[in-house]
Amino acid sequence: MRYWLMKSEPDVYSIADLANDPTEIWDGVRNYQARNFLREMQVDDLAFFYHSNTKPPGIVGLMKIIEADIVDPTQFDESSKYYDPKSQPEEPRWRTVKVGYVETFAEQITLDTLKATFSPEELLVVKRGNRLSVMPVDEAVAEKLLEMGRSA
DNA sequence: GCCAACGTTGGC
DNA sequence: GCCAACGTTGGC
Repeated sequence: MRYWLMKSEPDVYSIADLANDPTEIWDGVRNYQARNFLREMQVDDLAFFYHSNTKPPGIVGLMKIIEADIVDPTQFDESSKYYDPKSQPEEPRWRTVKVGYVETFAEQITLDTLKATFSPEELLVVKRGNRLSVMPVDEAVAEKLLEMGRSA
């Protein structure tokens, strides 16, 4: 069982949206490094939900991987902003996972708090200039994050 | 809204 | 295979 961190802009898709859905396909990732992490995910892995491009940015909750290695349907949808004309149905370029809601943290763990608590080596998201939207989280760091998020 | 960081594209 | 131009991300 591994831990991950996945970013989403709350204006586009927030933890509240996920709480209202039974499950959701995490679509729209169009970065190869992020996609490779998505492909490593296995059922029952846990992922921290991170709100980006908002004030303040930070970790807001937890979700679980409930289905692994799904073809991202938006890559073949010409009306989608994530449409990729270079991706062939016989060899889809973009794969992702289906996630399920687990919990919303009692208190958001802001980026400022994350920076004050973890080094860039411990937690990639605090690294300056980091633009990855999907990244692995070390188990010891993950346990601390759970503790921080659950104690308001 | 700005802009630094950095990924991608395409000409050569 | 290099690299300039361009596009996107995301904190501020």
